[in-house]
Amino acid sequence: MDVKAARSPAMTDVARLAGVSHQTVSRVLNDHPNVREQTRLRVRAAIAELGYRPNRAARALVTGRSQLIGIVAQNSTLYGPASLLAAFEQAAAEAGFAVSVGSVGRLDRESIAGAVERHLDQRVAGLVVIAPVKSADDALEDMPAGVPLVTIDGDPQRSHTLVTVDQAVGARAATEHLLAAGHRTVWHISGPVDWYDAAWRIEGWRRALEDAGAEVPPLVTADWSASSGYDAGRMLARMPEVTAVFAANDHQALGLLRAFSEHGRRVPHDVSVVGFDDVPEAAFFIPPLTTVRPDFDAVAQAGLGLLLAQIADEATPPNRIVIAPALVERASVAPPG
Amino acid sequence: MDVKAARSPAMTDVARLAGVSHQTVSRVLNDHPNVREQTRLRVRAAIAELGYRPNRAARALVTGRSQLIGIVAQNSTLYGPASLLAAFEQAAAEAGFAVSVGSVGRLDRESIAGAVERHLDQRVAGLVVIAPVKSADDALEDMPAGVPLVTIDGDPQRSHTLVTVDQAVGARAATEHLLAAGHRTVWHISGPVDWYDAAWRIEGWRRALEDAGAEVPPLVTADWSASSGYDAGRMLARMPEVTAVFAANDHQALGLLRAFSEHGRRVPHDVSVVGFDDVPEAAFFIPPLTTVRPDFDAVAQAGLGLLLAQIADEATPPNRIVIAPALVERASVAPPG
DNA sequence: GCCGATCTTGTTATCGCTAACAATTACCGT
DNA sequence: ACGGTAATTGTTAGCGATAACAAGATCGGC
Repeated sequence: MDVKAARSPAMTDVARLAGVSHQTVSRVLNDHPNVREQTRLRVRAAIAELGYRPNRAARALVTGRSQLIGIVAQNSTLYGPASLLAAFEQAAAEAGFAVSVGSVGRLDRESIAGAVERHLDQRVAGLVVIAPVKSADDALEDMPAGVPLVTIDGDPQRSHTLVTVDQAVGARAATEHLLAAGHRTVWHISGPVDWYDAAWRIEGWRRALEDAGAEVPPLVTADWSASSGYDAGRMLARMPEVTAVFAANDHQALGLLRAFSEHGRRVPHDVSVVGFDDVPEAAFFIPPLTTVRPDFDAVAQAGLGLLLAQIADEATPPNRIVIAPALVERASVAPPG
Repeated sequence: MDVKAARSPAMTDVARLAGVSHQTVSRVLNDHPNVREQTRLRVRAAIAELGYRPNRAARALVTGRSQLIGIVAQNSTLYGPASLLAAFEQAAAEAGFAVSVGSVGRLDRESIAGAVERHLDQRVAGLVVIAPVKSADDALEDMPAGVPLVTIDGDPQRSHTLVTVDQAVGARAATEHLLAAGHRTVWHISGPVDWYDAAWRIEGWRRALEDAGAEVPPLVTADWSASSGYDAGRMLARMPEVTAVFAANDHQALGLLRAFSEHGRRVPHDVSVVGFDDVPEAAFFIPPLTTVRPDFDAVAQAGLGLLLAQIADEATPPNRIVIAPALVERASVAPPG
C-alpha cells in the first residue's frame, strides 16, 4: 500500500508487467487448471510487485454474485443475538467472505423485507437471517428463489434451510435439573411468546413438568431484559410456594436474583434459579448462576457451512441442523428449604 | 419481488418502458436537476412498475465507490464495543448506507491492516475503525490517502478524524463522586493498559486524586472481564483500608461485587463501587451499580456524521469530537462505614 | 513425421451503470 | 421572426472483471 494514492492497479497493469493477456491473469487468480506453471509464477510475481488486488465490484458485476454474505439481525446488545453475530463474522472471515450486516430495529415483516432487499441490491452471495419470530419468517416467503439462504432460530416447520438451538431440550434440561433437586414444580419466566426461542423453551418446560407428573404453574411472560426479570421476580418473591424458577435467559435471571434479594428470599436456599444463555458474567452473579449454554459458535459454523454449500451448488436440498445446548451447573440451585 | 427469478430488470428495461434513454433514467435516479417533471414522473412510474432496483455493483464499478461503509472492530461481546457497533449499523442504515463489518480476532497491526485492505477491495465509501489500542492506530498510518476514515476511541494525539468518549472526564467524575461521599481515597481496577480507554480512565482517576490531595493507591490492572474483576476483588476484599473502588467497566464491577459479597464485605456499607459503561443490567446488580454512562449512540452518530462529511467532500480537514459521559447514581456508593 | 486431441493463451463481448460530450428542443429579448 | 443561451435528452465510451470462443502451441500414437 503506497502512500501516494495513484489509481490502484487493475488487471491489465498486471498483464502488461507479466507480458500476458488480462485473461491469463484472471485465470491465475481463479486457479484455472490450464495455465503453464511458469506463466502462473510470472503472473503471481507481477501481482505481488504491483500489490494488485482484484476489484470486487467488477467481479460482482460480471458474475452477478459477490463474495459478500448478508446478515439480517435485530439490532440488539443482548448477549445471545450479539454473540451469534460475532460468531458469524468470525466464521465468514475465515472462509474469505465479507459480511454485510443489515440491522433492523424491529422484526416486523416490512423491516425484514427491506433489509433483505437492500442486501439483494448488493448482490450478496448468500443471506443469513436471524429470524426468531413468525413475521420475519413470513417476510422470507416471497424471496426470489435462487438466493442461498439460511435462517437461524427460525420456525423448524418451515421448508428452508435452517440452524437452530434446540430450545426445547435446553428448557427440559433446566426444568428436570430443578425437579431432580427435589422441587415440587418449576415456574417459568418466558421471553416474548412470538419468538420461536421463547415458544420452544416454554414447550420444553411444560413437557418436562407434564412428563414428571408435576403441576404446571401459570406462565409468567416477560421480554428478554433484566428489567422484566426483575418485575417478574417482585411478583414471584411474594409467593412462598415458589421454590424454583427457570428464566428464559440470563438477563432476566439477573433481574430475578435482584428481586429475590430485595425481598429477602435467599438463592438458592429459599428459591432456586436456572437461566439460559450462559453469558460470560453468569459465573459472577450472586450466587453464580446455573444456566443452559447454547453453543453459538457451533450454530454460526453450521449455518455458514450450510450457506456455503448452497452457494457452491444451487441445487442443495433444504437442510436442518439442530444444536443441543448443555446445562452448566453452578450455585443457584439447591433442594427446597 | 416476483416469485419467478427472471433476471432482475436493469436500467435499459426501465428506459424502454418509459420511452426514454437509460441515461435519463440514471438522471432521475440520481436527482439531477435538468429533467422535465413529466419525464421524471414517467420514469418513476416505470421504475415502480418493474420493481427496478439499481445494481450497486455496477455503480460502484463506474464511480469507484460504493454505498458501503466498512467497520473494523474487535470481535467482542463486551457491552461497550457491541453497542457501539450496533449504534453504527443503525445510524448508517438510516443514512442509506450498508455496513460491512470486518471483525478481527486481535487488535494487532497485521489483523487491522488485513481487515482494512479487505474493505478497500470492496471499494468502501468510508471506513470506521474502532481502534482503542496503539497497534491499531499504527496500522492506519500507511493507509492510502483519500479514503474517508474515522477512528473511534483512538489516540487523541493522532492527526486523523476521530470521535472519542471523554474517558478522563468520566473517570474523574467517578472518582470525585466517591471522594465527595467521604472516602479518603479511591482504588482503581483498570482495563488493559495498552487500551487508550483504559489509559485515559487511569489518567482521569489519578488526576482527580491528586487534585484532591488524596493518596494515589497502587493501580490494579485487569482485563475487561467479570472474571478479572472478581480476581481483583478477592485481593481488595482482604484489605480493610479499601473503602472505595472505581472499576474500569461494569463487567469488572460485577465480578468485584461478587468477590466482596463472598468475603462478607457489604456494598455499599463497607465498600463503595463505581463502574463504567452503564450496561443495561447495571441497575439490577446487587446492589444497583452507580456507573458512568458513555453515550454510544451519540458517538456513532458523530462518527458517521464526520465520515459522511468526508465522503461528500474529500478535502474536509481532520476533525475531532469528544463526547462527555455522565455519572449515573444508583446504590453502590455510600459514605465510608 | 503427420494428424487430431489437448493445453495454453489471446480476442472480443458483456455485465449495468455513470461521465462526457453531442444533439435537440425550449425560451428569451429585441 | 431571429440568434443565442439554457434546458432537456440522447449517444458513446469506458469502469474492471469473467465468459465464450478462437487460435496457436504442444503432444501422443501410429
